[in-house]
Amino acid sequence: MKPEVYINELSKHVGETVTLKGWLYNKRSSGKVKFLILRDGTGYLQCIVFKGNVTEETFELADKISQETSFEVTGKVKEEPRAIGGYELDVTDLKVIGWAHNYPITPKEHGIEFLIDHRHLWVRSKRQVAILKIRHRIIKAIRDFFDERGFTLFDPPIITPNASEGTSTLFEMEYFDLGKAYLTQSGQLYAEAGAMALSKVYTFGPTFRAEKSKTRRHLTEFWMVEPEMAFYDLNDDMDLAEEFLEYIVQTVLEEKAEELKILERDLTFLEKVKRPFPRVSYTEAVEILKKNGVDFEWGDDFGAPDETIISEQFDKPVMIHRYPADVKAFYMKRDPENDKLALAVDVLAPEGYGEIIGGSQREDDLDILLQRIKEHNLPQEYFEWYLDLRRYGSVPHSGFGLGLERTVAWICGLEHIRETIPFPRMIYRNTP
RNA sequence: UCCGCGUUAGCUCAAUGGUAGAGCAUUCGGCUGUUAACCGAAGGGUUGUAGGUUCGAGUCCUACACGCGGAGCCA
Repeated sequence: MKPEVYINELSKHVGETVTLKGWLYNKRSSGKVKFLILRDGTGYLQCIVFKGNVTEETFELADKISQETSFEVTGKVKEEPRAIGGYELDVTDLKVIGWAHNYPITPKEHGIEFLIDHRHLWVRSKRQVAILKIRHRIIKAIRDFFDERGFTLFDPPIITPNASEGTSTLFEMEYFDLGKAYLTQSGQLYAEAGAMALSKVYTFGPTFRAEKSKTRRHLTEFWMVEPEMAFYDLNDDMDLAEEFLEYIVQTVLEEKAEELKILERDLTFLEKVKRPFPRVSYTEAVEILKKNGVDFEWGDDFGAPDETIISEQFDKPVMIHRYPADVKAFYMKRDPENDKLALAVDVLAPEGYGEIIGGSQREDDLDILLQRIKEHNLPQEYFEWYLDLRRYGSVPHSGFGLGLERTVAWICGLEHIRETIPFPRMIYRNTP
């Protein structure tokens, strides 16, 4: 039943007669010759049906076969520079497996609403296939990077009893007799427990934010990878983030050139993603904004336009470190040289793609952490287990989180994050 | 939540307040090398919903629904 050969294996079968299976991507015809474009998930193949080379029934079938009809095709493989993919099939036989009548997504343009309504079919399109393959390669690069450096994958729970940073942005549910539970918005606190057991860990899974954010950079369900390392300070954390981004981008450039070409991605900025990246402090970043005519007050957090102005000053990802503690989370350690600053770092992607990494050195002192929890009005009883990490052999430690979909959007050069995940979940859409 | 724009054929879009059209898709016909092929023909409409102004509304007004873009917040 399974296909004898896939399109990406054809170079090994030139001159042979083979049978392939797939779907009709497009069709052109010129009287007594039909050009059927087969797609099978590995590539695209032009199948030539000459009237003289096949039976009357087969030629008639080639005339009737419609877009996205699944079929089996037999023919002789030949090299053909004029054809997509460089190979062509001289068809001798054709069998329809499942008809497709009036496939809604035509080869012409469509609006975004229509495409998202048909996301289950849209994923068959050439661009979407290319994006999904790059997403997969990025995920593999992420796992390879940590696995090769002695990290252990440490899976955090998806259902959690408490918020890591306030409850307004959480998806809530009833959890049997135990009251409310929530979908996780970060695995970080659990990763810290893992780092105390395994020294270097990473979590990688879906996270959820019920924020009413309606922008090209937000999903309510997205994937995040979060490494957490015992005995790392903020500088070690930044070194790792830098090496990590370079590895992901250079791996995709090497191995997914074909897909990037389908997306018509300009590679000049991606090729420059090599260490070292510029590192500027928050205070220096504020100076950059002021020099560019922005009315900005020290102590505020950067907005999207501010981030764009800062990242436009550089041609690589920028690391901004030491933010005002007031705009950052309770678990971040204060700078010993300036109590107003948190040992935090954000990494901004170039070309206006904004924040893709947020990280910090964590507060490792029990008494200070207790005080922060009080200052943020967080319920201490939910954090007792987390405080235990400081009661029993606390060590300096650091970590960061990388948003997978933002990274995919950046590397693929996409306008909107919704194309980076098979079925995007957004504030006004949870179907299909 | 706030600001702005939009909703017309299956899809993408036209249409000074005066007979709702085109391209693609579909169906039929033509073409032996097409590259979102091309050429010819046909079918296809409760103009988002509910009101209002007008001799006359796709077009103007009001409300609502849905969508898109942006802001805030964040990865």
